Amino acid sequence: MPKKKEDRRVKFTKMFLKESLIDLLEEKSIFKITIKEICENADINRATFYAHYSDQYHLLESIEEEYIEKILNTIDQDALHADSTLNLVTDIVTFIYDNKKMSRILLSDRGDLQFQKRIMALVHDNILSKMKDIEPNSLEKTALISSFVISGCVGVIQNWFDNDLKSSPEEVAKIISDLASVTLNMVH
Amino acid sequence: MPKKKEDRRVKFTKMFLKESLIDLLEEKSIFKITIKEICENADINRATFYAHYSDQYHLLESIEEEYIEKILNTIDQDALHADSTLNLVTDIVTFIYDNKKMSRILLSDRGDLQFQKRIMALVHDNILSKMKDIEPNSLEKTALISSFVISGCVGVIQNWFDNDLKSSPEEVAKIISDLASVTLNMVH
DNA sequence: ATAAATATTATACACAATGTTTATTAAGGA
DNA sequence: TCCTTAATAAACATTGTGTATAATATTTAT
Repeated sequence: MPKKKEDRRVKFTKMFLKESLIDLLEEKSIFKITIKEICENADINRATFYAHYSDQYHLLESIEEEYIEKILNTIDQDALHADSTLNLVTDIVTFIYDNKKMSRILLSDRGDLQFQKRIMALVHDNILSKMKDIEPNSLEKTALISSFVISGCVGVIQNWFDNDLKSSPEEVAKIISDLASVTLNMVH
Repeated sequence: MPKKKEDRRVKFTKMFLKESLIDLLEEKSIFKITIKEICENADINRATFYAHYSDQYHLLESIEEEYIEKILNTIDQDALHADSTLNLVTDIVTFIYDNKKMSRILLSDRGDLQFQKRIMALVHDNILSKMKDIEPNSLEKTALISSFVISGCVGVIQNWFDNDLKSSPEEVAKIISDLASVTLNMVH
């Protein structure tokens, strides 16, 4: 982790660029956003942008990584309390809720599906590791079912946002937890 | 349907452009593909492109529409035989299998998630319409569960492709059908 | 088969974003 | 403070965009 020795100027530059991109992402998808636009909005010279990032996508990636990092912290803290699946899911969904702005941008229909699956896979793996009674014969089937659950969760969260977070995080967590439980039990 | 009265030249031009884009989509995502590239690959003048499409995305849309149309035909033909859910799902999955090339392009991780959900929603609606014993009270919950199923199916298909279609269409259809059944029963 | 209609082409154009380079200025770290 | 490093303004060639024009080729309808 080469993090500590970063010049204050660099830190600020990166911060401004990220904030600028997040700003723009609230209006349109990453593919319609130009580097020039990001820089003008951040009041950062375009040459400076290229000193740190290769393109918009690279900058977005760094935003995604920060988000993932926070999710991982939530999971890790949960691991200490060693609670039920529902508690873990509730904490994740609550995190998503508490970080509405970023979550809406990163988890929307227009967002990066691969990234979204990655997040849900983190939770999924955690759940799977707890149910150790899995037969190793039907590997293909298990993989397909896992994909169903992982993508299913993406869909639930997106629908939740589409409906302007009408349900509470607890309700959503309960549904996700139940759905995951019912489907993963099909592995047997 | 304004289809019959299209000049032969127009038909060929559109065909070449579509084939060219499909060609390019096998290598990279739509966002990295330029109009110039599509035209050179198709040996069609760039001005001609603009006579028919506004941009790459518009052209891709027309390809997606053709694909949807074929899926709809499959569903309609199934409606005549009025069979089980499994049969419908099997026919759809078999369609996807028989049209590997296009399916891989349109349904991949990098593809248009909104389009993918649209396809799965077509099947989902068909299934839901058959199970009429749904209580209209828990609407929120039903919507979330439906999202789970719809996105879940997207995930299963993508995983299937990622594993190079190892399982047979019948196996995949069986799993999808079972998963949909188990989860949708949770509505009660 | 011919004429009228229409699609495609080659070419040119102004415009915008890209990615890189340069010299200069500003700010940070030791 | 002094040395190092980052950010800036400015310029540049390159590439893709979207549009327009006149010339050419093909199709459709008569």
